Amino acid sequence: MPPRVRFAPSPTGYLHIGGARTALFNWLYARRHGGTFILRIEDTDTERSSGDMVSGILEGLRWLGLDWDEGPEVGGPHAPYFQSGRLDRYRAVANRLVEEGHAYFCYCSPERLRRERERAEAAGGAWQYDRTCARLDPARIAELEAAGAPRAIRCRVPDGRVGFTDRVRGRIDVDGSGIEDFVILRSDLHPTYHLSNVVDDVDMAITDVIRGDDHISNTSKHLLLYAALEVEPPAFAHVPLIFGPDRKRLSKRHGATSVMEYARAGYLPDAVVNFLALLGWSPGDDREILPRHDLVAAFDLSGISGGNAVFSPEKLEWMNGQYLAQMPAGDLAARVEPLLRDAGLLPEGGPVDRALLQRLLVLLQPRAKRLPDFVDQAQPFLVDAVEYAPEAVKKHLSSPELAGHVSALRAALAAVEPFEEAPVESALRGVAEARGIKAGALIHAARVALTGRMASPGIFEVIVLIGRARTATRLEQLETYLTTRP
RNA sequence: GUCCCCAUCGUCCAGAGGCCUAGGACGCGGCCCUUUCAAGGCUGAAACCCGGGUUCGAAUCCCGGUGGGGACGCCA
Repeated sequence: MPPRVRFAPSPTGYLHIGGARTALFNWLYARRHGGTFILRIEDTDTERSSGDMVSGILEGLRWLGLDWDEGPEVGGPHAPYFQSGRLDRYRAVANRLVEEGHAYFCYCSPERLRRERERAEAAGGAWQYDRTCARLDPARIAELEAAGAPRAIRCRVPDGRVGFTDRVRGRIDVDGSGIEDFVILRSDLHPTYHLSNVVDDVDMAITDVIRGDDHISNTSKHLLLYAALEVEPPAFAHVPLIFGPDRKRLSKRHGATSVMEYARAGYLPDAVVNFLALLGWSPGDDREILPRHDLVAAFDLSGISGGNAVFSPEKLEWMNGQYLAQMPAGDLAARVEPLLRDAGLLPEGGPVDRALLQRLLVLLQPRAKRLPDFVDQAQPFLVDAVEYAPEAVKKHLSSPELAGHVSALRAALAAVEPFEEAPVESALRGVAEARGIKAGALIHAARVALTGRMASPGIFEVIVLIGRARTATRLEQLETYLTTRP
């Protein structure tokens, strides 16, 4: 039977790197096995959930290219995929569990519980619910009910051990004594995560739960619920957490923790996906660059490693550079053009010489790590006049005879035919030789004249791309600069 | 504190008893290429947490310690 997996975020924050990786693993698993990837929004915490967060999460998933087969906006046989739309169902299940004796009403005041907890914490330990309400006699219950006392519903945790075989961890067992009688339905009739999560996983016929390590200890509670509901639990796979470079758990406190921030910073979705897949998972061999389809083909739960992983911005950057370098010029142009427009480097609304733009981007390609790098490096090619960087002036324009050399170069270039790299190169080298200077000196001066910078693509490519006319103009501008400077 | 998980270069991974004088990648250093900066090629430094077992043999298995992490909510 094809697997059904889900990513079930709560919309209390943006889609961050950790959540994205969990979603990715689920997606890869579904795609690898021809299964179904379901997106379910766990918005039972009305205080902290928001519609903005929902759209932020959808946006992040879409950007990453993690398409869901069932869920918000696409629907499906188990709609709605928002828990806030399924409250009646959870209430019914909670009541059924009470009727069957697997759960009971709890009238304890939250204040009292909080005090107990604080006291225990002060004493250096943890507090477990003392089962006061599990022992209430029927008369007292009737009394409380008659008074309309608010009540929550708690799961009655049985004695004995609960355990499961995690698909990445192996066997995990805990003793029921370590699990308190947890709340499954709050007094405001909203379910807690444990209940809604299990009910939905059952209703939606989830076969494999792939989620963060932080849910391991919840799993025993969930198992108790599956048992009470008399349904076979899904298989579980708990994946390690991701930490920031500071070794702290990923959170909003880390700068670029939202995937959309990476989108804005000029990272490619494929690169981010590839990078994320390799955080805590390995194809088993030495491959590093695995495009989406390779990832799908290679993905296997057994390749997930045990320890937590530290996020490496440097490696992401490297990987992005790899993807940028491999990108076809047309695709690249489509992505960079809007950025160039935003930067005011392309004519307002005007047409663009596509071929020229692509030639330029190809030149810049091996030097780029992120999309904005193209904008920065394309700048000299798209403006009317360049500004000389102070260090470039200092380093390459100090020779007093330079104006004459540049003038000679300009004259030579005017006669070059055809205006292509090889002829341009021999023209420049010819001038250098004739004037008894190193070609390098002339090249550096030309680079400053044409780009204003210390670094650029190969100078002959630059000259040709900038064109005969503009090259002449810029060389002349340099001559003027050299002869008029103080 | 209790319970649970984890433990190989700075980082991410490979390694499923002999193939390991431990391999790859990022990052870092050097060299090459070269007009600069990248890219690329070559190359170097860099790790099996500690202690006991088991075994002819342990990075790999077991136990203990230490360290790190997670969970202990009417949050998810």
